[in-house]
Amino acid sequence: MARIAIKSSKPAPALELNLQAAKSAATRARLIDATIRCIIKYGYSRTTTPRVAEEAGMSRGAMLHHFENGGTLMQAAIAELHEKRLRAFRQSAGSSVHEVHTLVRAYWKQISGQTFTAFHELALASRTDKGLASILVPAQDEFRLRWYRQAIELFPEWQGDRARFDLALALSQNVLEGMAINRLTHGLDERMVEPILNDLERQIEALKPLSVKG
Amino acid sequence: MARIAIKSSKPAPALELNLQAAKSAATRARLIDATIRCIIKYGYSRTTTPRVAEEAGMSRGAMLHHFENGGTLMQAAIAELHEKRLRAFRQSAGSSVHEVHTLVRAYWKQISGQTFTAFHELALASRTDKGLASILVPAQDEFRLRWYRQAIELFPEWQGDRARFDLALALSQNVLEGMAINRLTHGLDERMVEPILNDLERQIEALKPLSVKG
DNA sequence: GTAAAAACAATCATGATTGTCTTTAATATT
DNA sequence: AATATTAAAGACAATCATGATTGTTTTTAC
Repeated sequence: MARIAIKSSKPAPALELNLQAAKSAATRARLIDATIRCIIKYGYSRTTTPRVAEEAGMSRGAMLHHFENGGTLMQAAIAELHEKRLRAFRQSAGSSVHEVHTLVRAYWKQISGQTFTAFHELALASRTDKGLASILVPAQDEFRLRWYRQAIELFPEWQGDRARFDLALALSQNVLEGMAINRLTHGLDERMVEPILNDLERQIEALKPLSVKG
Repeated sequence: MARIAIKSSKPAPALELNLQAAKSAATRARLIDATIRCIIKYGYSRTTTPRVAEEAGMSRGAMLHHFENGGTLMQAAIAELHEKRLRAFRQSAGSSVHEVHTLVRAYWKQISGQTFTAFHELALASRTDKGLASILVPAQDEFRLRWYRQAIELFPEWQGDRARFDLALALSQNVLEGMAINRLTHGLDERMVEPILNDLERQIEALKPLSVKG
């Protein structure tokens, strides 16, 4: 796929009651899903327009009818990926369970899925691709912000000691994402997953203020 | 750069006392360094043979005289990168200081350098590139094995409780690499680095057997 | 001092990817 | 039913990376 061009967002087309365009939306969704699957299968750099078209089971001409160019499609795929992440996150955090154990396992499960794989492919590619970074970084920032806010809501009594609260969050993020990425790159001993998760949980509990621990 | 072909290693050429070949070795080294710089600057997938030649300040023809094709050069670059990592590691671990604090900082400093950046570029690319994986994975395995052995040498008294020893190592690896990768991908709050490092150190100390702690 | 070998440079043909443009089929509106 | 609009497919030229080939210069060896 071509490097994503940095361009000003085009003005939204006139809002019209397009009834038959629903079918078009389905085709667009198929293309977006195919793009995400390609990122997972082939990696970002080998996610090319012919490959995506083939994965979606349609011609490249049809594909370019729905997305003016490869960059636009990638942009849409990133938006969808971001929505996926947010949905999974809401599902994890919104289950009305505030136990550390449950939350850690939920986030670990989420981060072990292919959506995270795709996101990391994009994140690393964006290190050397400014155009990609310009559309990925806002999504990353929003996700982290929501993560942080959700954590505050889940542990309101912890807010007195913000330093230890932030440490618990940062520790969780780095340990879990570190494991997930090491798993992607042949670097994780699966036998250590359980011990590490258990240790992280104990660690978080230990960081809680005394008033919350009981 | 082309995807790396999986082929049997060619038989070593007759060992001759080639005195003037030292110059050739210098040129090869220049090309290998240029390759590594390109991986860092442009990422693995955009490290192409013209770019490497330009970075090395020589023609592509000259480059292909020293390395029969792009894959061979990449292979040599990976070997050099691996050596670099091992050298830095020996320097970190061999300083006759067995304090957790010193060792954590040394590994963090090492992993914060560009050599690790290049290695992670390769590691993630190898997820979807079997040819690359076939030459990268052995290097990764060897590094981890040496890491483990070195750790055993540094803490001989800890070997009674192998489970907690392994946990301390795995924890260190995942936290530090997680931070390093998050830093690469716009995901690390630099203000949290010190607190996390300090916490990791305390964590390791807490995992030591009582007989060693004092 | 000449011959051989190596270092280096330049060009060529091939294959892949990209975006644009044209053509055909399907569908909706009048 | 006729026509206009959209979906879909295919053809096209431009760009780029690759490996191979050929030619030129420098260095080493005899």
